[in-house]
Amino acid sequence: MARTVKGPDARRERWKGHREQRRAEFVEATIAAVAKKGPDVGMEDVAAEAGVSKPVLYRHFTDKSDLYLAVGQRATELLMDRMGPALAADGPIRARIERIVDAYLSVIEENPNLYRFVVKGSFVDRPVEKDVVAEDKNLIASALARILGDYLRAFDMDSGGAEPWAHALVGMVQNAGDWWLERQTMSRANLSDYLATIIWHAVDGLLRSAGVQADPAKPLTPLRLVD
Amino acid sequence: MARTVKGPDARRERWKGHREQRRAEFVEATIAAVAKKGPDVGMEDVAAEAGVSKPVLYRHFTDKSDLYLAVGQRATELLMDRMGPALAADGPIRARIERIVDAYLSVIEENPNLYRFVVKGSFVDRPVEKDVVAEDKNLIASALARILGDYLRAFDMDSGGAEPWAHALVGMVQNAGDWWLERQTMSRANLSDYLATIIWHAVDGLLRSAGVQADPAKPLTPLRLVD
DNA sequence: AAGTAACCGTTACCTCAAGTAACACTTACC
DNA sequence: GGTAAGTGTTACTTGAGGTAACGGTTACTT
Repeated sequence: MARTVKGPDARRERWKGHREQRRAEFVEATIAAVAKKGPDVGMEDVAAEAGVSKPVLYRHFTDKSDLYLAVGQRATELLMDRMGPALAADGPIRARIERIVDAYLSVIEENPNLYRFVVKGSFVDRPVEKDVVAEDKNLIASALARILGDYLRAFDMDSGGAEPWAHALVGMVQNAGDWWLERQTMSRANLSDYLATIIWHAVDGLLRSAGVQADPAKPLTPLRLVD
Repeated sequence: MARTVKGPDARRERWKGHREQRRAEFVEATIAAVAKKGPDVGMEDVAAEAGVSKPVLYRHFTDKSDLYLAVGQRATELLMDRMGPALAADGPIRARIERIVDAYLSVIEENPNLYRFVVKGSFVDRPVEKDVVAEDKNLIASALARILGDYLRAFDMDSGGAEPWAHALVGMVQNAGDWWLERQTMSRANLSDYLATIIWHAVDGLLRSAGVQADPAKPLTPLRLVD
């Protein structure tokens, strides 16, 4: 009875990865169900799509909004996979902006149903507690704010505007993308160009007002980064 | 029995205005209920707030989403009352932009609960059919697009970008406002200024790229309006 | 004056989807 | 053999949206 040090019962560990996998499976099923039956799918539908009955679903998700949250996170992954590189890449500033914007548009273009489900989503009983979309936008906006803030500081400018700027940009691209997705009245490349132009002009104006002359065709680097 | 020409039975007309008034009354009750009990109010709550029972509500609104739609439209009115003048007003371009932005922010600042209810709204069973918020954004964006388009044409520039521009601007202000409303980390005036600066720079940049030199302190008027 | 078309309002019900209880089988660690 | 995890089922409860059926009021119509 000297305790066998082996730690927690191995029977508890046996499933560790399995649960994750199962959740992912159900998330995929939800996405498939949404694609098939529109954004108003119920738990029953999702369960059916996954080939199980409701209680099974509820063993993996506490409730509907938990499931939908997971779907939202999956969507975020898709988005980030595409946007991450674009955000991180260096290069001519104007082209870089356009690439980021286009990355976003390409994702929503490829997954319109998923996108609509998540953003205009039937977050049926979401008591505003967890709003995936808001989370995601904050995530992206924060990343942007950090980048912007760094540049502003590097150019010795007031960095207080970085956050509102970031959120403004995110909202701008999202809403324009939204509109474009519904009535596709122009090519994606065209929209990316328009949006990038707006953003570039805004950035350029900001820099000018601080006496910096930027070249859209060059990477944006301050002459001297702070120390 | 030569028909008494008096047209439709006057008993039918008697209530014409009354129904409108009653609907408005319930819309107000909903807003009040939302203020009191958070955004998750049910029909029962709303009815209670209005001092009646559910069926009465259902005599005036076909269903929940009809009621919420009406609430949304009421919110639009509030918004438009404030933004209309700002949009229509003439004056120095930079100040004008700021005024429009600030008008928007002031409305959401004064009715935060209503705002949240409507936009992040518990549009519980909305089958995407009628989305008030989307409607409203389109409304505003269209107004903007018209203004922008006119200017672009007046300056002999490509006006194809007017619509994406408009939607981009709307999304920008909305999202930044959203963010600001949740964590109020700066004054409204401050945010208005930041946003107006972004927009002004974008506008200015666009004009520059067409060889037009604009003065932020002057009304934006093309030298010669088309014919 | 009697009839009736519109409203006012109620209580008690129906319905449907979210979520749960209870029960039975499987696997692999102890 | 015991048991801790997971597999799965059918059948239930719950709650909010929405409806039925009933009765009362007002004021126009005949």
